[in-house]
Order: sequence, then C-alpha cells, then structure tokens
Amino acid sequence: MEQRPNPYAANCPTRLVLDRLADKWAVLLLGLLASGPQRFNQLRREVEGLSQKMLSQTLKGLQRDGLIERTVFATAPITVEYALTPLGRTLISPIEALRLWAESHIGEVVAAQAAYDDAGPAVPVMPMKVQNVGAGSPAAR
Amino acid sequence: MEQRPNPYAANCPTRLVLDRLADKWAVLLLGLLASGPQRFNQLRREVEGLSQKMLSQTLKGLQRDGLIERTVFATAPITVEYALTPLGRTLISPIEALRLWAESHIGEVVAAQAAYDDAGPAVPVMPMKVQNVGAGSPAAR
DNA sequence: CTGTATCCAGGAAGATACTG
DNA sequence: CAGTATCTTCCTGGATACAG
Repeated sequence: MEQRPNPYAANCPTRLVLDRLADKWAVLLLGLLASGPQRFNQLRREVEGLSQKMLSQTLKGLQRDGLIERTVFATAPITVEYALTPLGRTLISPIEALRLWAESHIGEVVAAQAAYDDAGPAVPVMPMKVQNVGAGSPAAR
Repeated sequence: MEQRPNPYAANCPTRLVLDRLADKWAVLLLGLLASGPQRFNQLRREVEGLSQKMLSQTLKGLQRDGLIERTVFATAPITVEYALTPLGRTLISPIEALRLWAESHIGEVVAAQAAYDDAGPAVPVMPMKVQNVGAGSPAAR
C-alpha cells in the first residue's frame, strides 16, 4: 500500500539505528575508538561522567550491533581491548560531521538558549510572534 | 592547563550538543522539518509513536536551542507552524548523513545482532575470541 | 583489571482530562 | 487545533558490593 513508506514509521531502518545512536555514551565511545583500540578502564577514565555500569552496558550494545569488537588478552590480570569493526569505521565520518557541527555552532545554541530563557520567565508585553492572517492560512495544502 | 582539553570532558561543546541530539524525536523532527514548515498535529500524525506530550516537549527544546521557530497564526481555531531556523538548517546536512548511513548499513547491523544473539545464549564451546599473549600486552603504552 | 549483581532514587514517558 | 496539567508507572542510571 505504502509505495513510499515514510521514514518516520516505527519500523523504518532510520528509526532503528537512531534508537541506538540516540545514546550519547555510544556516540562518544565510537568517537573515542575512532583513534584506536582502547581498554575498558581506559575508556572509563577518558569519558567523564560515564559510570562503569553504563560503559559495560553501552559497549555490549555496540558489540551486538557489530560496530565494535571485543578482544580478550589472557594476561594476568586479564586485559580487554575494544576496537571499531569495519562496519563501525564507516560510522566515524557521520559522527565526525556531527562533532564538527557541534563545535562550530555551540555558541549560537547557547546564545539561543539564553535568549529563550530570558524572554520566557518574564510576563510578556510582546511575548510571542503572532501574525494575523486573513485568508491565506498556512496550511492551505 | 589542558592544552588539548579532550572533547570527552563533561563541559565540552560536543557533549552539550550531543546531549540534545541524543534524542531520537528531536532528530526525527528536524529531518521532517527539513522539507518545509509543518503544523503541530501534522507532525504528530507523521511521526509514528510520538505522543502529544513528547512532541510538545521536544519542540519546545528545539525552539529553545534556536533550531526551530514557532509561528502562531491567529486563525480560528488557531494554527501554529514550526519551521527550521537558519541555524537549524545547518544541521540537516549532518543529520542527512546519519540517515543515509542508517539506510545503507541497517542490514549489516541487524545481521550482527542476530549473530550476537545466536552465539550469546548458547553455552559456548568456543564462544569468545581469546588470544594468548606473552610479552606483547596490548596496553603497553 | 574487567566485569556482573543488587538496591534504589529520580526522571522519562504514556494515558487521561481539561483549557484557550 | 494546539497545547497544559496531573497521575502513575516503568526504566534509566548511579552507588555499592562482589566475582573471575
């Protein structure tokens, strides 16, 4: 029926991937692993605010998705290395793009937030942008 | 102190932006608005599984970040349009990249998940990749 | 070192009802 | 149509303790 099933249906691939990527720890870890394999506690130390539980959990998820690979070295004590898989490596480009966007536009975002918070609380004399439209309604689709 | 403060510190811009973008609804809505302004209930209908509460909440957040703009038309009943701001428009490219990645690699991800779930539950004869390493430990940094 | 298991508080999100 | 308010439930995620 749906020739062009919109990408916003619940079963859409984009949605599935997004659900996983909508995890800041996952994105952060992928970015970190992009520069080479890392050990468990190494990652733990590098990502500020990441608890051991979340790290373990997130790594497991990424491994399940085939994005990272877990290698155990039978040293004593044991050491474990996490590295991007070839599939995972294909993701670093989009993620890098996101990181670049963040760095170049964070200032504007923060400014917008400040402006919003400034205008919000106050009782408005001219609070919101209102337009009087006669005939030409916006949604005359 | 930190000449190269790692991007994984809690105060890093990337982190701040990521926290917001780590919201699947937000990303989805931005993608939807990339093709033109939309009304409230229009968005609600288009994004499957998105509750009214989450829509309202997410839109407010995006507006606060200066990524979208809310315009009220004084029709009867009232209509409201949401559109990307210039800042928001700069985000569609990275998001599109993500969407494209998702569409081209979803198959591999699903396959990896299946393989993982397949190997996981079973009691392993040769479950995990283990290497015996003598001297050359991995983390000889 | 690399995890897993348990407890527990706080936030996220659905359902529902109501307002302008 | 475009929301806000409230209630309740569920899950996330931190802290802690323990195991291989």
